[in-house]
Amino acid sequence: MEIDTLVETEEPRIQSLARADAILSAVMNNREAMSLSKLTETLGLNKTTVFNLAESLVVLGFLMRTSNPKGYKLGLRCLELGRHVSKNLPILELSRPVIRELCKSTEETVNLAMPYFQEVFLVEALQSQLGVRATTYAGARSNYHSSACGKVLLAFFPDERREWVLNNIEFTKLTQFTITDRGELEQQLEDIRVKGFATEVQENELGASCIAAPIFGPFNEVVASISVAGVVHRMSPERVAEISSELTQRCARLSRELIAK
Amino acid sequence: MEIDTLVETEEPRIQSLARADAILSAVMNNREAMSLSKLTETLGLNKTTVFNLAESLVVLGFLMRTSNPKGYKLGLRCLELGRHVSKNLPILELSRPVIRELCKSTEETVNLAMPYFQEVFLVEALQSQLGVRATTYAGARSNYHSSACGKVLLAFFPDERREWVLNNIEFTKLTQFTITDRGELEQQLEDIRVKGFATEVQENELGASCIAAPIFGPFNEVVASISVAGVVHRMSPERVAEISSELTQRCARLSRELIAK
DNA sequence: GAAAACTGTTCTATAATATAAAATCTCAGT
DNA sequence: ACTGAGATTTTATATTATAGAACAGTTTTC
Repeated sequence: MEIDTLVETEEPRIQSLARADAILSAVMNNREAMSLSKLTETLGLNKTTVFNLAESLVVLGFLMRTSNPKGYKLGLRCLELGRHVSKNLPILELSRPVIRELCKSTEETVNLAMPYFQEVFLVEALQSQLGVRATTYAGARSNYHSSACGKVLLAFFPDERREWVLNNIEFTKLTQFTITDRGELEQQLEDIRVKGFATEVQENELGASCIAAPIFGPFNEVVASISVAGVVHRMSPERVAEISSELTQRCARLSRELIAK
Repeated sequence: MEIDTLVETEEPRIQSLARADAILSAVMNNREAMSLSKLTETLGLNKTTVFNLAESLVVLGFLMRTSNPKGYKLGLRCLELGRHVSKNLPILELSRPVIRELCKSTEETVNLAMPYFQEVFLVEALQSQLGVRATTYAGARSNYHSSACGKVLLAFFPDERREWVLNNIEFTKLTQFTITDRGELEQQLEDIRVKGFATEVQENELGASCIAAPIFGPFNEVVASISVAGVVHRMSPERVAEISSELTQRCARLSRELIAK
């Protein structure tokens, strides 16, 4: 079962779905439960419109109502759907043990990332047990241009798709080291294709450094990438060589397993 | 932040949301990716309607298109939302270590359940390592009348809510031991309130037996229940006494922690 | 290898739905 | 008890979702 790589960013055909999704995002991005009036203000829509949509989402289980403070938060239907996805993503099931081993052998934080429109989605994240460590969250998103995971994906995308991403992302400057020039990034991608893995040094966050390798699916297209993320001073050239070697080998094996499915 | 216990089963106000949700359910309930025509047939809606809704869901990330076989499957947006819920449900975070300990000490399968409309939602499930074991899945649903988890929840609901559930569930007969009489169930609930825990012997599945205790939230309302599920022949009266004692103690402590939040 | 049958996609008119304004209700704070 | 902010309900309308028909693209059948 191949997943289509064609990515589009049209507006959804059904307006109310787009709006319902915006409500879910707004609720998600608020630590506290969100009141109707705050939702309305955030979305810039009519009060009744938001009310009707939110109530529907409650009935369907996507939202829950809280009463102290009075408002909405995400509901169990989200969990139900999410659990189903994680159970039915072959890559996830296959790579979980690999991630665990990598985390153990390197003692660093390990992430599994997948393409998600113009961003990179961290499907899984296993934290290093060291006191000083890179901190990432499963379910979070990252940038194509500033993360090792993103750069490997980009490097191994078919040309058309890479083109699309490069045309659609913003080169946000996160640190003084972030690549903000498309040409420069494209040069790096070339290098990544040759080496077979990507690195990132303080481009996403000061103090953090990252190595990532690609995983290929049954049609020889990149479907995901795994990264090892550590503190910059622990990442000597020798250590990078060590880690990248282990990482690329493990990812290559994962690719083979995935293709065999 | 209290979660409202008022449950309603009106139709969603926004039709297209209800339909989109039905699409997600249909896709979820199909092992293979689902084609448009099959979706259309399953839902009994117009082809174009389903197409527009499904395409919108793709744009939003709730669905992905697959091309071999051609169809739809659940997308990463579901994972994103689900991950957020699991990270922000205090009960889940608090009970995870408890579940692990229970699984270790009893060597049986342990579940965390929460109310979900007229069903019980298994938020978390940790499998026993024994060869013969009860098998449950996180993300699955269970029945109020046939599971220990469901029965404890029901027993400790406020009257109005219990009434609502009892009026709205179907007493499906799953095995010859399933309680299908409302009066009989209500009597058992009385007993469960006195004992502080519920048991279930082959009522859900032949060969399986289960013990469950309630967890109370900050407003002294049941918010969840934990169950220990084993093979029926391992569940001697002495063992049930042992397990129920440990279980109720741990759940009581969880309740206290939850109230303190 | 041509035709047929099926599935997916686009177009368009219309009916039906989602929308927004105003009115009403609820409740917390004074 | 009064006030005011927020949450619902009601209602008319405009907009949107809908479904039918026509088209395109694949796969199957003969």
